[in-house]
Amino acid sequence: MEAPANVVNLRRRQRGERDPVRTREAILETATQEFAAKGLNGARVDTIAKRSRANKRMIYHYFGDKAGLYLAVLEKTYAAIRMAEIGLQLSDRDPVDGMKQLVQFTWNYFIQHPEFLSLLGTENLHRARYLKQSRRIRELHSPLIDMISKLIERGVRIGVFRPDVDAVQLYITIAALGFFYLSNRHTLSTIFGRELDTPERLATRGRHIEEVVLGYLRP
Amino acid sequence: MEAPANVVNLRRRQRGERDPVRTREAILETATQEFAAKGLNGARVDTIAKRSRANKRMIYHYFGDKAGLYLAVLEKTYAAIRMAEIGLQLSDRDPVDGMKQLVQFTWNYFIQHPEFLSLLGTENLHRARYLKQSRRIRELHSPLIDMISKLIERGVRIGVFRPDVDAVQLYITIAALGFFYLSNRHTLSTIFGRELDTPERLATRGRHIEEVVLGYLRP
DNA sequence: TCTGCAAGTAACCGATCGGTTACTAATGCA
DNA sequence: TGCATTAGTAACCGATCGGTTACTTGCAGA
Repeated sequence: MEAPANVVNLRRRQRGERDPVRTREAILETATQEFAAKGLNGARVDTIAKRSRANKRMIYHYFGDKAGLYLAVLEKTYAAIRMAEIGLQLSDRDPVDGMKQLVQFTWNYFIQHPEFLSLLGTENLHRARYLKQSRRIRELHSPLIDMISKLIERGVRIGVFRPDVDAVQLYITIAALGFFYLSNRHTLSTIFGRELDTPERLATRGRHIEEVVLGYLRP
Repeated sequence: MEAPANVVNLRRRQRGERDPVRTREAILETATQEFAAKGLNGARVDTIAKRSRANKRMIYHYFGDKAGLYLAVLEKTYAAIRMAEIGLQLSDRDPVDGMKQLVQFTWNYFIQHPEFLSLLGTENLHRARYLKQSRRIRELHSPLIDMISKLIERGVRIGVFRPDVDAVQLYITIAALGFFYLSNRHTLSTIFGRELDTPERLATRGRHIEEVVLGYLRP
């Protein structure tokens, strides 16, 4: 009995046994965690090798070098959020409802994908040096901008949104409101002396973000 | 002729000549740039020594180790923003004007102090490990929270602000709107294919942030 | 003016870590 | 079935880098 191709084998690989797809996948997944937790400079190739149960040599075999592995992680992470965004189906009745859905989608995606937030921070520390190398990511535009544009247009037409709202600015704003809270929760919670990532506090923040965006958009 | 005490001597120090205040200060300033540019792991002690024209041994003399130097940089940077915040004098007439001033102050401070944004990111990558060690920083609360509370209170009383606004949430929101744009400008500008830090674009973002905050606060 | 201590210098060291060498062996296909 | 290909292993290597050693020297206060 063999597992079908393209499906990752969950059984623990025996010494010497080959499974290139799974090995590559395991390295990539472990590397995502490691780069997200430690940044590009803090991440250790040996740690990734050990935790993914792959030989260090395999990392160089599949990804060339540490930077190549990091770039692969970045591409996978960006591709994942773009895929999720494409899957977002907004209510086509009320633009107010549609905007709420979009805002909550973004907030929930950030909560569920802390590795995306961390890698974004790391990549910016490096002045987007790696992202600039990836034609694939550069061309992977967010569909949210278009969705926001259309929502604004419809909302303005039926008089529920203010005019003269820039879709790109609003896109940045919606991301910003969630990103800052989650990305800086360690320093913020230390200074405020209270946890920020309990389910209640996260829900409270989610409501606030929605109120800010929708409050702003009122005519 | 000697320079008075506590005033940093600008003349280039000669070999062997002593000036402990200036040496310490030069190391701290250079370290701030280095840690902001490269993060804690990417920063190089030798680079800091060379650029500050101090002997590497002096870094260990004054700050113990690399982490001690980083903590000193963090403390200095936090103290600086708190000092600036304390110096902020808001219009005591119109709460709308007061809030605009507070929002623009925050935005301008972030533009003028990119090292603060970067260090904040670095510190959060390290899960606030160093900030937690500093009693000084932990007790250095932002006066902005209080200012926001009072502005909201007055604004609600005279009917220009909506009720039920949480001051801490709004504080986080005001910081978020500026932080995200500036901190992630490298990835954002790569994907949008346009510069984000020209004076015009910065002014546009500043206006947007103000509109979002004041738009939201309307009753 | 003497002197103890802090400030300063240069050379060095050992651990870490990204990357490589040299090799073995499983696998798919001619 | 045999063989080229490529997955996989283990041991190793050299550069980097945080930190130290061993020493010298300027200078404030006795």
